[in-house]
Amino acid sequence: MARDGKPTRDKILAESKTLVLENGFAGTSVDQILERSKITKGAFFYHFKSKADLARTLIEDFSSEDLADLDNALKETEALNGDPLQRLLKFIQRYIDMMATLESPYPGCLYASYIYEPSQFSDDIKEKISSSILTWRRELAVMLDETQKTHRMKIPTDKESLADQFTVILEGAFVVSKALNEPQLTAHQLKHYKNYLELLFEKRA
Amino acid sequence: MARDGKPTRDKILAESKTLVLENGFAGTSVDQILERSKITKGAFFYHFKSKADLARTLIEDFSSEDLADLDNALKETEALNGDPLQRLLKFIQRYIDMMATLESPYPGCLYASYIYEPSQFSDDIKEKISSSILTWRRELAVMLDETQKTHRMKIPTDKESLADQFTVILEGAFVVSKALNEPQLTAHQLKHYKNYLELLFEKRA
DNA sequence: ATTTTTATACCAACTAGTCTGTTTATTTTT
DNA sequence: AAAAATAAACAGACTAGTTGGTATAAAAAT
Repeated sequence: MARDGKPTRDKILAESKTLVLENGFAGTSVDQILERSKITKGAFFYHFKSKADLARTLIEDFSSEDLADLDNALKETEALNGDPLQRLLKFIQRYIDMMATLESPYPGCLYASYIYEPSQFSDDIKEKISSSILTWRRELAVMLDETQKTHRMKIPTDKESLADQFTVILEGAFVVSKALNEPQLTAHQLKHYKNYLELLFEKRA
Repeated sequence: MARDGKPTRDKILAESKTLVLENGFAGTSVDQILERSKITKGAFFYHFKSKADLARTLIEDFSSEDLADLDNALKETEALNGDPLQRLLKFIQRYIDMMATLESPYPGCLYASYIYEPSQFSDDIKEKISSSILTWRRELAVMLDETQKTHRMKIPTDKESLADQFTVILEGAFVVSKALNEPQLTAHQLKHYKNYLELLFEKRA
């Protein structure tokens, strides 16, 4: 047996993520990561073959957590209620509650961070981001589709675009919340999305 | 007198803005700017005393254009119609139309670009960003206030938060539109905001 | 009208320092 | 023994910014 490198690796990843959200990826140096992680250069390059390798790992881990959380949210609300509209609203409320507990603005989304310096990243990284966003679109579109079977839309709208609005509002709210230093803004913005869906779908079929 | 430096300065600013949206600010080197602008280092540092000076100029120019466009939009829709709700909807439609003409995703918002590498910028730059966003909040809140006088809200909501949603959706849509490479996404997302307002406000007082 | 002056605009080469990544030898942990 | 980490030196490319000098164009002086 040998000693366990996981704590070191995890520490590097956690500190790197924070630093990237503070400085951008190009604006974050390996030396800064070493300083914050309290490790040495040898340890860093033992765990990651390059800074680009770190970038890939960071986005893969972020995406995994993001999609795992989506899965949890879907399971938590699944068949909880016979009415698909109520399920949808409960799903959104879950994220409102999550965001309402924040005492400082959400540190930011790595997807957006990477999207705002696209030339720094390889195509497979960009595909990971788009495929994650498309998973959200797909899952929410399914819920909207179910809802539409029993609740007529007062204004006909494209379901995928309506599904995207969840992601759009989250991403936009992270930016504005950080810019204004208003932690509660994200929860309030998601509440508008919930309002919109309540108004858009008629109460009964 | 001597030769005119304005074309050179403008070229630097235009190419820099593009590069910053492609690479981030820290990810953009002065040498890259020189290459794209086809000028030399001497010329660059003649016009800008530092790279930070360029950052400040970029955001000031961007903010000026942004707020000037807001002003135009307000004037174009001003008293065009007696009904403040119709004016509000027209205002939003103007931005939908603007975004609908894009053939590739909007290159991105400098506010968001800067917000995602906050440590790179001084406090006065961050204040410029927040004050620009707050101007949008204020102006839209006035329109919402006017609207509320004659149209009851079906779900009571905070006007400033409802005003913020315009900026939130724009910022979020820029991110998602770029990530998915879907130019039309931004227009579609703004349409949802318009739908929301139409559903939220009752047709008459 | 032609020369001289002046301020601006710009260039090319250079400096001092930072960047990622490598190497090598040693030490700690399981 | 094997894996995980330290420590420190190093390379080569790239970084922001500086320097001394030159080109340009218009105004001032002749």
